[in-house]
Amino acid sequence: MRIGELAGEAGVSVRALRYYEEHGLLTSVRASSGQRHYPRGAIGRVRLIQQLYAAGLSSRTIVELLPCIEDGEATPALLDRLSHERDRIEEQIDSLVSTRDRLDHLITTATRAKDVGHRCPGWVGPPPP
Amino acid sequence: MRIGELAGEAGVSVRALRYYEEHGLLTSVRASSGQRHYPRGAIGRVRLIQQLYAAGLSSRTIVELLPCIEDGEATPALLDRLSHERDRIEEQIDSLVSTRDRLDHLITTATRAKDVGHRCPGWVGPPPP
DNA sequence: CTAGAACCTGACGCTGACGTCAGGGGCAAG
DNA sequence: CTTGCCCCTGACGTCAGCGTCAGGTTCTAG
Repeated sequence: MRIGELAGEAGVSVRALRYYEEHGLLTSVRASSGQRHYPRGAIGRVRLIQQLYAAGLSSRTIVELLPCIEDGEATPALLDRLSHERDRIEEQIDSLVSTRDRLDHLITTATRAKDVGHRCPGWVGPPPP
Repeated sequence: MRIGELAGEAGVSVRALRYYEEHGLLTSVRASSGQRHYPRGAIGRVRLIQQLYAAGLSSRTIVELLPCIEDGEATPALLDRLSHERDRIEEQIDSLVSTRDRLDHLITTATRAKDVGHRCPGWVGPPPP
């Protein structure tokens, strides 16, 4: 498949795919005309890249870990980095969960306050005029 | 307290605090000399800002939601945005959990493969030479 | 009183993951 | 053949959240 189709299938821009290649995240076979061609499997690879980006990994980190992830080429050092990133993600999850809970509490509290027409005790701020 | 102390207590840089003020996230009382002074409560506010940044909110979004979050000034529109952000965070959590699980699976699999000295069936990639 | 730390206001720099524009080639349909 | 769409390579633009430097003022310890 050519770059436009891959972009459509994977849900990213053509520019992004060229950027990935430029940074060693993705390879392509070039036709004599210079056009890039990709195998079907590239779709999954691009989705994986997106998933790792979404988890806060940089392209430099991803390019180091991808051979380990896709081909199972796991040196001890790579495994170490991998589990390091895993731990980072876990911390991030915990942080997000606590933020979500805080927002949840806020939303239910504010909604109740609005419905019942009073302010929840414990709230900070000046009293209403 | 002055800006340096607040920065230390909240774990951010002085520059960051000035940036927050510049963007309406944080206010200060100015001495006649121009120096900023903050109440104790500013520490919690800065930590909250950091938490929201970590959850992927932009400063523009934060500045809109902060009055609602800190003072309970919740208009229906603000409550709507708030729960919208909450949902976004929840999606982000789900995505991170699936990424973490994928890495977990990878790590245990690769570790076992290394220990036992074989490749896990189902792996993709060329056979070893 | 004085040295040095802390503070001030601009204002430019940086980084990453692309967006976008310019200028030009390739390829199937009518 | 040519129209129109897709593709190519540079190369500059963008945006957020600060870092950093310059040049000057203020506070505090001794």
